[in-house]
Amino acid sequence: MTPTAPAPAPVTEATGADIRVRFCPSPTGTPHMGMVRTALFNWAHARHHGGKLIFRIEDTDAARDSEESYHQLLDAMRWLGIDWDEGVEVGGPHGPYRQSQRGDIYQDVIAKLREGGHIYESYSTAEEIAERHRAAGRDPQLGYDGSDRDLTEEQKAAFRAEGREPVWRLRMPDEDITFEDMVRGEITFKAGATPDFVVVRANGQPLYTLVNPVDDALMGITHVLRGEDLLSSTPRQIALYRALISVGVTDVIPRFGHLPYVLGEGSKKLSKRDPESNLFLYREQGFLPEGMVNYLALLGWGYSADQDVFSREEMVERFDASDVNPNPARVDFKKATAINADHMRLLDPAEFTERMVPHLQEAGVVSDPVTSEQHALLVAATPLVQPRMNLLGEAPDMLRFLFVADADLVVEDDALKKLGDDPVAVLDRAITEVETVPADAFAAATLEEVLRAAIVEDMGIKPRLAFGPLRSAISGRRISPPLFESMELLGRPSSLARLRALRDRLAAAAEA
RNA sequence: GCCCCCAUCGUCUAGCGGCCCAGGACACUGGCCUUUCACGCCGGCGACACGGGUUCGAAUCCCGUUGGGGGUACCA
Repeated sequence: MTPTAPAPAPVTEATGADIRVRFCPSPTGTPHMGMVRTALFNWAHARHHGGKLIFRIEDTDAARDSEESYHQLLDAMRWLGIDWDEGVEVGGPHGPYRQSQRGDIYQDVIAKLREGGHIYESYSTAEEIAERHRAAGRDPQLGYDGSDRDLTEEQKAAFRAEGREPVWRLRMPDEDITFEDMVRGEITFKAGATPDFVVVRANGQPLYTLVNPVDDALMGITHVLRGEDLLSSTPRQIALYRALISVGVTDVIPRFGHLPYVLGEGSKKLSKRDPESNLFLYREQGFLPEGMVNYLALLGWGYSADQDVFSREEMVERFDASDVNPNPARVDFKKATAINADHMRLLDPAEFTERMVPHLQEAGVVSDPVTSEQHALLVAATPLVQPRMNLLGEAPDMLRFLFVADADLVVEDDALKKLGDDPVAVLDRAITEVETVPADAFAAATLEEVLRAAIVEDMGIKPRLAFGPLRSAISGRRISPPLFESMELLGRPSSLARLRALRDRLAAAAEA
């Protein structure tokens, strides 16, 4: 029953196509930035090396896990274009890929560890442990003291007679544990700093501490890239791996790499409740998956010293875990938006049009499905808005005026301010001029030429004040796509109707 | 308490001993362009936490201090 001598620790030498990484979230809550960043880096690592990404679900905590959360995880992965080779939904040779369905497998491994003497039953309560530390003059906050390590059968029977059910703990080796972290280099944990930890609950159910390394071992995972929060559990996992090797469950230890924390704008760790941590909020605001992936990659990694806008393919081409920065990254919504804006400009115009549609439908600007007239208008309007939007969510405000009936156009208060000394005269003149433009010549260039000559040159009104009232009349807003192009899209009858409507309204207001 | 990680402009970072009195991006800011708003272009502000070493030479290596963060659960 004595533990086996410290096993040598053969670390994986897998390279290239033999590399197997995994993403193994717990389905609790909405996907957040740190989690998704971890998925992305694992994916990039697999794709860069031509290896495999395994997607496993760690749903061992029935109280917190939810099916809804599971589906959100799938949604997030698919939206971002992070595909996996084995795992939930797609299957594979090491399934099932949901831990809630792997109970028998764990019991089998637990039996082997028990027979090998690597885990032992422990009856101490937290209070008893603290009390023993106090009695010995040690800090009561110290962890488990190992006092159940060598219980005799009589002692165990006595505890059971008291009605106590034991948990099972792993025997930690009494030596320093060193490993080469892929992002941080060599890390050593001192002997004795990590107490024997619980791997099986008193009710017989295995804990994350057991199940996570066991599945990694069984699934042949060669590289573990995960959050820094798991750094200090690495010595425990290495110890467990050694035990698994000695009982023949696996034969190598994976390499580990710990990704930096993702912090909120304050400085505090990004909690699941912070809006900026919620991936779907970015999507709702109109982030492109391309922009999101790019920004996520920047949370700890960089493409090059002087280029931070890049494609998914470029990331795969260059990604290397050893280039990941070890210090924590803060989420910066403005920077994320700026990165997204660049991807908006990079999009093929036809594609840009399609990407706007869901946001326009959501806001009720266009119908679902989009009519062919609406679609034609969107296609024509795309070049006007593509260079001036940062987020797809800006589309409704930008384009609404093109889709409402003239009578329903709302001229915002803001658009009624700063219109110059005599906006009625400006509108009157504009109406007169537009009326002279024949329907078949109703194009942006002509409109600009005619209106500029009349209002700017003839009336002597500065361009800003000459076109401001027209913009308000046409779009109902102070800020809009370019005026003449907008008029062209709207057409002659609508343009005139809107100019007249605002003219009449302002004239009436002046009377009163 | 103990263990572990981290430390360059406000933020993300480049830098892995001389190319750096520190480069890029976002933000901020001055200007140009301009029918609004954007885009684009030109310019500005702005950092090696501190103290010791090592070295001909340190942002880069070592030690300490300080400051952040995490772990120390029958959560994951």
